[in-house]
Amino acid sequence: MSEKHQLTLKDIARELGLAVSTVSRALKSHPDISEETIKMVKEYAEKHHYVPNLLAVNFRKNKTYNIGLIIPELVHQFFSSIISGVIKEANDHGYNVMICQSNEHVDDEKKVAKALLNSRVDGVIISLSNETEEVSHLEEFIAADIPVVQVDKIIESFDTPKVIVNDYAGAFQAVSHLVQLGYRRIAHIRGRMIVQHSNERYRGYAEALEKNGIHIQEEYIKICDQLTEDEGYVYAEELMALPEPPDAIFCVTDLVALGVMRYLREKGIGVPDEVGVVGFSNWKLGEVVSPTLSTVHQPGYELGEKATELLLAKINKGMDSPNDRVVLSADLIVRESVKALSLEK
Amino acid sequence: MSEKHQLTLKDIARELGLAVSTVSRALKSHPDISEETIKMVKEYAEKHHYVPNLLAVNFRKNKTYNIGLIIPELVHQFFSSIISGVIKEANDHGYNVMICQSNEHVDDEKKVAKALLNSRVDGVIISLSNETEEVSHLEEFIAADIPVVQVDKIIESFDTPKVIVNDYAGAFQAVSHLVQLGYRRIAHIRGRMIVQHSNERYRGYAEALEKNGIHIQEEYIKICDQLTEDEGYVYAEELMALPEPPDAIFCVTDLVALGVMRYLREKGIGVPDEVGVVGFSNWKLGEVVSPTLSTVHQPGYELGEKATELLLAKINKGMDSPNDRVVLSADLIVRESVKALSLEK
DNA sequence: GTGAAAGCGCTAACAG
DNA sequence: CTGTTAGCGCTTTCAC
Repeated sequence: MSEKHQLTLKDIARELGLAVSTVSRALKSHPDISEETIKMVKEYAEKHHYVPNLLAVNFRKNKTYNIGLIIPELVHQFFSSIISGVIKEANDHGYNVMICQSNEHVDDEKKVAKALLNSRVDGVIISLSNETEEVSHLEEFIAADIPVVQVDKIIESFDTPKVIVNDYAGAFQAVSHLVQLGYRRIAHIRGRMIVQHSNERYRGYAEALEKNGIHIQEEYIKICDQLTEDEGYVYAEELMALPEPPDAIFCVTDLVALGVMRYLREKGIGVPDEVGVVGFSNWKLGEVVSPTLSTVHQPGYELGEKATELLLAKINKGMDSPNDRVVLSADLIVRESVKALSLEK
Repeated sequence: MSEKHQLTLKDIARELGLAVSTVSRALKSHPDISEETIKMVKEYAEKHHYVPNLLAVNFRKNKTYNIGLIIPELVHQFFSSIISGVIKEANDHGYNVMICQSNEHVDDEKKVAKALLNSRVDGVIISLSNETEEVSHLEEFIAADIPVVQVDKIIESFDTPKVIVNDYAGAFQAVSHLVQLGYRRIAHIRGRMIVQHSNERYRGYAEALEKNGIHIQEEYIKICDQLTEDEGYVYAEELMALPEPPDAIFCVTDLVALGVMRYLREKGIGVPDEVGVVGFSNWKLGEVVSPTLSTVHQPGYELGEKATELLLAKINKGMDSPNDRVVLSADLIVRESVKALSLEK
C-alpha cells in the first residue's frame, strides 16, 4: 500500500535508458531536448505519478518558498482577513505562509522574527505590534537580503514597501455623510494620540467638520485607551451628560460603537433618530446588532493580497527594486444606525 | 552589509583545521567528540553566528518540518482559535504550519489536500468541510505514510486520531441549568439533521429535559438550515406565536441566539425575565450584546493544541502507533441572558 | 541532443 | 576521538 520509495529522476532515467540530466531537462521542456524525448519522459512521469522532491529542489535553489507573516493576533477578524489574502496570493504563486503572532508585544515580535530568520524564509510581511517603536530586529532581514513588506501597522521611517489603509479618507467620508444627513453636533471617541490610525481618523473627522463650517468642540472629543466596549459605554454616558449633548457619535472602532449603542439603548435614547452612530472596521458584530451599525470598511483581504504581491515582486526582482507604497481606500457602509434627519429643527 | 555567503560547516572545519563531520558532531555534543573540541567548535560557531542551513538539514533528513492544517474558513473565531493552538504547539516543537482553507467545499478540500501531498508535509490536521462525506482524498496521505489527525468536524469511520468537543455534555449542561433556574417550557432551535454536532446538541437538550421529567414538545423544536442571525429571528417569531410560547430558547449557535434576542427585544419581550436565551460556541459577539449572552464555550485553542500533540506523536512514533480519540468538554458560561426565576408562577 | 560529473550543506556509516 | 567517504535528489556547467 505505502509507496516506500518515491519515484526519482534517477528511476526514470534508468527505466528509459537516459541520463538523469536529460530527464530533468525534458520535464522542463528544455529547448535542447528533442520533441520525442520530451514526450516520452513526460508520459512516463505522468503515468507513474512522478512528483519532484521539493526538499531537494528547494535545497538546490536555496529557496524555501516560504514567506513569514507576523501579525499581532490571529483571533481577530481584521487580521484573519489579512491572513486569508496573504495565503491566497502566496499559494497562487507556489509559496507557503508561516504565520506568527506577536500578541501585540515587541518581545514576542523579536522572538518570532528571529525564528523566521533562522528558518530562512524568502520574505516577510509584518503588521507591527502596538508596542513596536524601532525595527532593529527587522533590519536583520534586510541585512540578510530577505525582503520585508509592512502592512497596516507600519513605521514610516523603515524603508520597505508598505500597504496601508486610508484612515483619513474613511473617517472624512463617514463624518461628511453624517453632516449631509443633517447631524450637526458630532462627537468623536478617538484612540490614543500615539497611534497613527487614531490620529488619521481624527484628522478625517476634524477636516470633514471644518469643510462643512462646523466648529470642533473640545468637549465632543473623548480619548479611548483600550478600545473596549465598556469604554464606549462610559464615554457615551459622559457625552450625553453634556449641557448640549451630541446628536451623533463617530467611534474609532466598532467595539467602542457597540458600547455607545448599549448605553443609548439602556437610556432609551433612539438610534438613529436622536443620536446617529458610526463605527470603524466593519466587524461582523455590526451586522448582527440592532440597529445594525454603520461603519467604515477596512479591506483586510485586499491588504493581504497586495502586500504579498509586493513581497513576491521584491523576492523575484531583487532587493534594490523600488519600495512601493500602496494606499487602499476604506469606505463607509451605511446601515441602520444613521438616517437622514427631517429638516425641522 | 549583506552577508552573501552564509557560514557553513565546511567553513568552520577549514578555519579550525577539523573535518566537516567532526564539526557537525561537535555542534550536537556527540559523546565521541572530546570536550575541548566541542568547546572550541561551539565557541567559534557562536562567535561567527553560525546557523545551520535548514534547507540542507531537512533535505538530508527527508523531513519538511511542515504540517498542513485544513480548515473550512480562516475568518471565523472558532477556527482562528484552533489555528492559534496548532501554531503554538507546532512551533514549540520546531514545526511550521501550512494553513489551507476548504471554504466548506469538498472540491477545494481535495485541491488543497493534493497540494499538501505534493509539498511533502510531515503530517496533516483537518477539520472537514460540511460537504465532505467520503475521505478518499485523505486516504492518500495514509498511503504515503503521512499521518492525519481529525479535529472537530470528523468522520468516525476514517481511522485516525480524533479530537472533538463533547457537544452532548455541553448542551446537557446548558439545558439542565435552565431547568434549575426555573425555566420549564424550553425550546430548541437546532441545526440540520445530517450534522453530527447538531444531533449531539439536540441529544443533550432532549436528555436534560427527560432527566428532569419534562416532556419534549414537538412544536418547541425548530430546525435551522444556514445558522444565520435571520433564521434565529424568524424562528423566535414562530416560537413566540405558539399558543403556549416557550419561556427559554436554547440555540444551536450564538449567531442564531442573537437573532432570537433581536426579535425578543423588538417585541418588548424581556430577556432573561420572560424568556431565557442560551447560545453555543462562545463567540466574542455574545460578550458585547446586551443582555450578554449565556453560551457553551467550545475550546478551540485546546482542540488545536491537542490535535497537534497527537499528530506530532504519530509523526515521531510511526504510523502504526495507536489512534487516540480525545474528547474535550464544552462548558456553560453563564451571562445575563438567563436568571433564576422567582418561584411564583 | 544527450551524457558525465560536480556540487549544494549536511549526516552517518565506516575506518582508522 | 577524529577523518574519510558516500550520498540524499536535483540542477547545471561542460564535454562529446
